[in-house]
Amino acid sequence: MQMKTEKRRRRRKDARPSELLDAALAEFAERGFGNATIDGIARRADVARATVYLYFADKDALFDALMRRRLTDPLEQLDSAFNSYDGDSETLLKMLFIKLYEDAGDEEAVTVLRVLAAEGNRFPHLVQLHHDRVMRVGMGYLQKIIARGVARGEFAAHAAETDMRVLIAPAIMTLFWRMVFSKVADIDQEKIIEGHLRVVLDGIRK
Amino acid sequence: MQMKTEKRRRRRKDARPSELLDAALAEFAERGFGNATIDGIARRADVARATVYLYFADKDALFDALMRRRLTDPLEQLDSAFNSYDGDSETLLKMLFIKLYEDAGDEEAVTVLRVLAAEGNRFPHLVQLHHDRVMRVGMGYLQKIIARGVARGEFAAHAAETDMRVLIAPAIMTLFWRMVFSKVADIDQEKIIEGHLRVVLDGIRK
Amino acid sequence: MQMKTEKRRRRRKDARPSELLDAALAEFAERGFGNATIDGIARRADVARATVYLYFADKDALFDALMRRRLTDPLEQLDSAFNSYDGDSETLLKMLFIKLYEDAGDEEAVTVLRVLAAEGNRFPHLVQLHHDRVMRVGMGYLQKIIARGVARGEFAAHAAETDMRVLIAPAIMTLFWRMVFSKVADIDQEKIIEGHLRVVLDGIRK
Amino acid sequence: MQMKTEKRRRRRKDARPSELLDAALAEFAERGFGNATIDGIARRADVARATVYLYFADKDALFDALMRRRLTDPLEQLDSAFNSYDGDSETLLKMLFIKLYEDAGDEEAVTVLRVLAAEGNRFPHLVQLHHDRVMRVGMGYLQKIIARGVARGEFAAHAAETDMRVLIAPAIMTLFWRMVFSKVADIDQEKIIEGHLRVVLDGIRK
DNA sequence: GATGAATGAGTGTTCATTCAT
DNA sequence: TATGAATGAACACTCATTCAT
Repeated sequence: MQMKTEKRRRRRKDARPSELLDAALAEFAERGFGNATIDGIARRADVARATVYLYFADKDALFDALMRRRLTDPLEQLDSAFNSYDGDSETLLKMLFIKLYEDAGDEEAVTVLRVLAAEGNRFPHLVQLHHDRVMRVGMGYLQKIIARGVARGEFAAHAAETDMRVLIAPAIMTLFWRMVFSKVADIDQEKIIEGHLRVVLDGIRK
Repeated sequence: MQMKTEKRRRRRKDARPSELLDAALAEFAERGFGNATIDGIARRADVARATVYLYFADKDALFDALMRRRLTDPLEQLDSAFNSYDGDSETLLKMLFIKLYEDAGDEEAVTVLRVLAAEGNRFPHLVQLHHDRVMRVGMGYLQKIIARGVARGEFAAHAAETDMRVLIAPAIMTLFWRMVFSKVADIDQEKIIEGHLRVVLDGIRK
Repeated sequence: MQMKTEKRRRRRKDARPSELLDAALAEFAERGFGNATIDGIARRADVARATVYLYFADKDALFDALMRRRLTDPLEQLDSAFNSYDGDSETLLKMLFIKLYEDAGDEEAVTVLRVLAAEGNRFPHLVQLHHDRVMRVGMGYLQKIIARGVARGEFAAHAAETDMRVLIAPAIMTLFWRMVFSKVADIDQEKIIEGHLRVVLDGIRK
Repeated sequence: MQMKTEKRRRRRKDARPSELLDAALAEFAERGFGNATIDGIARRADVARATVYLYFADKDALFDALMRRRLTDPLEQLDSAFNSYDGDSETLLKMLFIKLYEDAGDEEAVTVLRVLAAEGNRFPHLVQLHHDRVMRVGMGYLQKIIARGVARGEFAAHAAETDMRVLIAPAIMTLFWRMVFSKVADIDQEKIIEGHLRVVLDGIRK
């Protein structure tokens, strides 16, 4: 019993913020940012309402932290893989796409974007942040791979001139589809990714 | 003068619902559905708050009506054009895309989707409606054109097997991009549509 | 009955602000500004809490309005009396004192000052206002009368050199006494004013 | 080093209550009793919030102790001086006044009175206490001196019949002025005391 | 004795909605 | 039809106070 108390206490201090963010995520996912209540979040985390304020200044700060938690570990891990890889660019492209769709399949990513869509006017800095740290990064990688492919004579030159957002569009669309229509018409991600690869590769392959 | 007042009154009376929807749209666009207030809408429409309730049961009804207003006049007009058209399918595809991007460029479409994303859980019927009347319709046209192209030997057979959402993705992505990032990194619609057409056509052309 | 409703309605719009201020005054007097609740004020005025916000932006605004209501009708009325008066300055002084003590005896004045004392740091502009419109005005009149008395040879020259606050002190002290000690040791205002006049006149009379 | 820590600890332990009272005083002075927070006091004393409760039962107790600390050392020291003094009563009066104004110039006295004014209804016993131990004592001395002066033929008989509060008013007024207006219009204490003495002496001197 | 963590109770404020005129 | 006035229900946020260590 003592152990339990101690464990619980330890869990508190260290894990609380993360637990609260999980709770906030669930609450935001279910009700949206605007309709989410601190009380709902507290209940999900099984703490008193005031406890939330011990760790986060206000409701906005919860979302801010939630977003930043995601951002700390983006797709940068890919970098080394890319740099060291020696084979054909098509494989690289596939790797990137798989990574992208992993993200698009994540409920957390969808929720964050939903809040950003809904309350973007109130969080311009977070919109900017998300753009810079997620969208731009993803497209940067894509661009690198395309450039590499063009340089190696694998892809047609015009590929590099296309707006990267076009080439990445099905992934973004998947995210968006989940934001709105997941309950109405689910998306078969496998099929999408397969189609995406085929179309893009067919479109840019030399 | 009296006549004028009367006329204005009559005109207003008739136009009220529509005026209120315009006001609601503006309010939703600026503040999101959750942060929108009936008071804000009323002020924009230059009527008293209670007047709104003369025409709409509640805030939800305003959004419901707003959505339905858009839906009354979808891309059905294209139908006859398609059916009577006799030339190559590529041109048809271009026509469809142009129409689609017209929509994606419309602030109203963006706002409606934003609300749907944010409050979708509270409006499942509207999500369904939007899916059925907009997304599905759009993709239906696309499918028809692709099928026609395949039948006429213009497009590769695999085109018809691709998930239509992949082929339409850049358009949806544009919508989505505007929902979130328009203020941070604007989108050059002309370039997107051009890239979209090229990639898709390159990818499916026989 | 209809009349009653109408009357009540009329009373609403016109009298509400003033009624609310009365209620606020009572609440502030009994519990101090900090401990006063909007709910308490609303209850005293027999309206719903939200109704208060129809007329006053927030709690601070209530106090602001309360103060300004007092200030609209200060002792300026005395001015004409002073200017037209032709007799001895002692009588004028008595008139001023009587007026001052009238004020000091007013519960509202005491309450306002109590709030100013307690929350002065949060309302520096109101402190300034009260000083300029009440304290300074009162002392201005006193100074005028003293100057007149000196000019007419009624008062000793040194009277004009005394800090007016000294000559007016018993009046201010009465106010202050009521702010703190009224329940513990009441003040006999008649006796104070009598003593005040005697001491001051004995002290400055030529 | 350990010794030092221990010493500091011991010293702190003993001094804690007093340090906390100092902190409370500062907090009350700056924000008023109502807006003061235990947290603010703890921070000023550089201890944890809960530590405050080791020494004081609650917020009220802090103020109670603060007041009583002042009261332990009132102007009783004057007593012997008065009793042994043999010269003219005017000098005695001057001595008393100087002592009184010393008090009126003390920030602590001002703060205590401010709280008493603001929260007097919640601390009737402290109001009583302050009255009995400060106001009444001060006026007692005054009365004694006046009586002495009258008996010795220095002061007019009517002086003893005046309400002592009138004769002491400028001192009280100074206190009060500081409670409210110090930031708006400072008071020149030297001038006040000088005027006070002159007026009172002129008024009661035989 | 000291403290970090937690919380219950309370309060100001907002807003959708109703209603009498 | 139109509206000014009113309100009930929520909700974010604060803070004095408690407690296990």
